[in-house]
Amino acid sequence: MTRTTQGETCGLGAALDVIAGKWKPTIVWQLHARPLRFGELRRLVPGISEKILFEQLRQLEADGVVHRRDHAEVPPRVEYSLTPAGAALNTAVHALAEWGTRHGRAARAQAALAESTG
Amino acid sequence: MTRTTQGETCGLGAALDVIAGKWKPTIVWQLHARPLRFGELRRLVPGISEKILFEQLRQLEADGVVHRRDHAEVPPRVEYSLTPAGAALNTAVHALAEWGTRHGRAARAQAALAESTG
DNA sequence: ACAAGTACTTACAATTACGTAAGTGCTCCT
DNA sequence: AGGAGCACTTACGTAATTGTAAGTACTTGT
Repeated sequence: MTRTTQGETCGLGAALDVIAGKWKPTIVWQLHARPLRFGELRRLVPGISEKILFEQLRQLEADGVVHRRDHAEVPPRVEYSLTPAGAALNTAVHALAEWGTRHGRAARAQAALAESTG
Repeated sequence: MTRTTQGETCGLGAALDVIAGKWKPTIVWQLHARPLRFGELRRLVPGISEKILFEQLRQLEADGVVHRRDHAEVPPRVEYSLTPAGAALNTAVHALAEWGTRHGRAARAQAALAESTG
């Protein structure tokens, strides 16, 4: 999205640059409990392609949100986990998630339905 | 970004659908204090084109975040303001913004610089 | 020998978001 | 009469993001 050209007054732009990929929130969410291998992550995020998963992991790594640990074994074993910054991001994101549940598109559709139904 | 096809376990996807446009955070931020007219908004968000501003306002309106009040005058006068949901979103977004200031790309670059310089 | 799994990697196509430029009908100002 | 401002609206083009399909080198299981 490359929002960095804008002179955002606060860090919001920077945060959105990090988390606003189509699959990134899901990836971070899956990692919040324990480290996961590439294949596990692929299975836990249904619909994502290997290429995209890999790309977004690289970006999250570059942004200091996930840590990549290569065990240098054969067959390959690589574990992805959240850095402290990643864990903090996961926390910071909870307020947004709650807003989504309460006011987001789906929630509003539900509310409208409830209103019309009775 | 159309994340809605994904079965997000929480409302995060919904929230990001609403706020993740390139200019949307800035727009919402500008509206947090007082209602603004289209032209005011355009001047307060330098770099945005009329088309994009209009599009993103429409989406924010459809998502229940901003309210559009047409005074039905001539020359036209239209005021945009935050709905209660919009105000809540603005609040929810603060945690993210703070994360950005502390851990975001720019902040990390700064930190790295400070480390190498002194 | 052959299929399947590991974690990537490449080339290319499709989709989506964003941007540029111009036009609409109206009124006020000079 | 000419220009500027209001709030849009349209047509079209570019750039970014995501997706599809296949291939790499290696090992394990049948």
